[in-house]
Formats: sequence, C-alpha cells, structure tokens
Amino acid sequence: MSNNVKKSNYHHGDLREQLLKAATKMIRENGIDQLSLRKLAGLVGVSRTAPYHHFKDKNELLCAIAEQGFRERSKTMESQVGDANTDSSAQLKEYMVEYVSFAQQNPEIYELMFGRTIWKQQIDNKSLKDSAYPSFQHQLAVTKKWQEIGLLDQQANSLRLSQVIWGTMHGIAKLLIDGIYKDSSQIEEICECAASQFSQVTN
Amino acid sequence: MSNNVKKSNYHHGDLREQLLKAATKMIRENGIDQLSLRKLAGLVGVSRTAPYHHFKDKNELLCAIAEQGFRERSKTMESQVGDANTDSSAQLKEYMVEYVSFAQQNPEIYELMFGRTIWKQQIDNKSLKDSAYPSFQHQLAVTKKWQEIGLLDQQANSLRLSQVIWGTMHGIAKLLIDGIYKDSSQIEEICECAASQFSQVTN
DNA sequence: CCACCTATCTAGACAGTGTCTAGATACTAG
DNA sequence: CTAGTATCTAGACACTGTCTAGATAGGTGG
Repeated sequence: MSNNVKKSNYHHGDLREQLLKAATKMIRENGIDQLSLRKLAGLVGVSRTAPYHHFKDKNELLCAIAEQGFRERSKTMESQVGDANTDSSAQLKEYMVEYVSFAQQNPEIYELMFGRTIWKQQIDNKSLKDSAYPSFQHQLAVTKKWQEIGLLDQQANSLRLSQVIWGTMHGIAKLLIDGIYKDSSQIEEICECAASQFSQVTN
Repeated sequence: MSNNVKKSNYHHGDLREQLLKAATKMIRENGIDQLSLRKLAGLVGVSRTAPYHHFKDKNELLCAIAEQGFRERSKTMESQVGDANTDSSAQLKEYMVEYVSFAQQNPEIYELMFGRTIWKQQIDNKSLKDSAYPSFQHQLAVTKKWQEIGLLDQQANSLRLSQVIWGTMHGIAKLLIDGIYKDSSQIEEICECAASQFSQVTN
C-alpha cells in the first residue's frame, strides 16, 4: 500500500467512506433502527456482504458514524469562544441553548453519540473513546472556568457540577427529541430557566 | 362475556396477563431489543401468532408494559410523603436520589416508560397517556409545593422549573443507565450536587 | 338442546434482517 | 510474471414481525 494515498482507486474506490456517508444520510432521514446493512449496500451499489470488509459488524459502522459526529462536534465547540459583549449569565444560557439545539437538529446522530445504542454494551473501541473524550473534557473545562469567574457555584466539586449541568442539558435534549416534550419552541424558555438556576450572579 | 369476571377461563386462560408478565421478565433480564414475540410465545407455550389476538403488534405490547410501569410508579410516588424529620433541602436530594435509583434498578422498564421506543412515534394510545399523566403531574405539584415553602426558586415559572428539574433527573438517570457515567456509586454525590444547585436554602 | 357466532388459537407463508462460509476478482509487491 | 492479499460476490442459515386462511371451542339466541 503506497504511503501517500491511503486508499487508491481499488475495485470500487473508497467504499468505506461512501458507506459512512450513505449510512449517515440514511440515519438522518429515517432513524437509526431503519438503517439496514443490506439496503445500505444496495444504495451504494455493492453486494450485501461487501460492507463486512470495512466494518466488523453493524455496530462498528454505527460507532464510526458516532466517531465522525464527535469529531465535528469538537471542532464546533472549540470555535465557540464566549462573546465578550454579552454578560456571563447570558453566556451560560446560550451554551445550553446551543447544546440542546444541536441535539434537536441532529436527533439521530445525537442519539448515536450519547445514547444506549453504542454505550450500553461495554465497548472496547479505543478510537471511539478517544474521539468522544474531548466533548466530556470540554464540558468540565467550561464548568471550571465559570466557577472561577463566579458564574457557577464555587463551593461545588467541579466534576460533580459538570456532570449535573451536562445531565440537565442531556435530559432536556432527550425529553425533546424522544418526543416527550412535544413543543420544541420551548427550548429558549427552558434553557433560560435552567441557566438561571445554576447562575450565581443575580441577573 | 359475563360482567363479574372480565376474562373467565377460556382456551388458554388469561393469556394476555401471562404474556405481559413473561415479556416484562424477558425485558428486565435481556433488554428491550432482545424481546421477540416468537420467543415470548414459545415461552408461554402458545403459537407465534397467538399474541396478535391480544396485542395489535409488538409496539402495543411494549406500550402495555410501560403502562403497567407507570401505574406502579404512581402508587410509589403517592406513598412518598416527605419525612417531616428531615429538613426540606435534604428532602430534595432524597427525591432526586429516589428517582435516579428507580431508573438504575429498572433500567429497561425506565427506558420503555421514558425513552424513544414508545414516544418517538406519535402515539394514539389514550390508555398509555392516561397512565403516564400522573407522573408528569406529580412532578409539577411537588415543584409548586417546594416553591411555596421557599425551597425552590419562587421567581421561576413553575412549569419551566418542573421541566428543568425533571430534565436534570432524567439526564443523570439516562447517562447512568446507558453506560456513559460508568460508576453508579456516584448517584448520591451527583444528586447531592444537583439538589444544592436548585435549593434556595443555605444548607 | 342445538345451531350459530365470535373470540381465540394454529400453521403456513412472505419479506425482511445480520452475519457466516466459500469462492471469485483484481491490484501490488517481490 | 507470479504469488499473495485486499476486496468483493453469491449462497446459506437462523432469526425477526406480521399477514392470511383455517381450526377450535366457549357463550348465546332460538
């Protein structure tokens, strides 16, 4: 295998990438459990068993899609520098709104990234874990920063507080995208309420 | 059909009840997506198609199990009168611990009750909705009560605050039972931290 | 008491699914 | 050019949910 081109034109070309792309599209449009490896193969134009030369099984495909999601999300988060013009209390709310909105706009990918499908079985997928780690780490770092400037409770253990805040956002997101909170126009109001509970500065 | 006995001994007896019972057991032990109507039928000792005379399809079976869960949960909640000996701040924590522990001890049933499996598709199942309603209503009532006694933020809109607190508990519960928060011994600490964020009384 | 009706149950079939095996193909390195 | 290996295909197996048609048996009206 040449070292400059990872996968030169070979038989089909870069089947792995095309499978990932098509699968992501299918999941976005029809949901995770509507994804079938056979339909996927048919769509891409290869035999039913071809995907098995690029992914051990269906689960590994799903993990790869989640991984992709984590990497994109990390990039988004890094570029999210707090706007110095808005006061920190509003930043907290915006932070939550952004999180929940991401989930709402990418419900199936979000479920894949943070849902039971992948995490329930104790996975031995270093690549996935590595890609997911920054998301968790970022949440903790932001919490610490906001504790330092007095926006968040300085008495609280940072890890615990980080887990609670993430839990809150995750819970609201899941209740929304799973269809229990029906009216998604409430995101702003709910996050406003949530942020004001955690905020230590009187607004 | 006689009016005193809903379903007298008939062919098999009360197949519907036995199906529900066995299905619940299977779900508890092997998870929702391991439940197969055919295996279930085999276990109960009837043909594969027999269950279809009691449930329109698999989804209706799952709804019935969730419904059962909601009814049991309602009973538990009603009997949960706050212990007058503990201060109200501790009550809030206990409330959250109890909720998350319920989820942790009944992860698959919890997923069924509050997860995407059932709610994602917009259901037209009045019976299920009716059984679920008290849980939602109870959460709101408790929030209002605690606002009145000054434990929770009196400025906040009760419905929104109720949604946020439920979101927090739901989020923590899901992160735990879906395997993202690995160490379930942290429940106490996380809930303690969460409760102290919402509590207005200095502990 | 008997015939009928209808609730209940069964067997068979169909179209899906994930994944294993064996074999064909085509590129690549020696 | 040959051998090896990555890639792809076809076939098969054991599952799945659910539809159809037919059997059975309990309750009910005459």
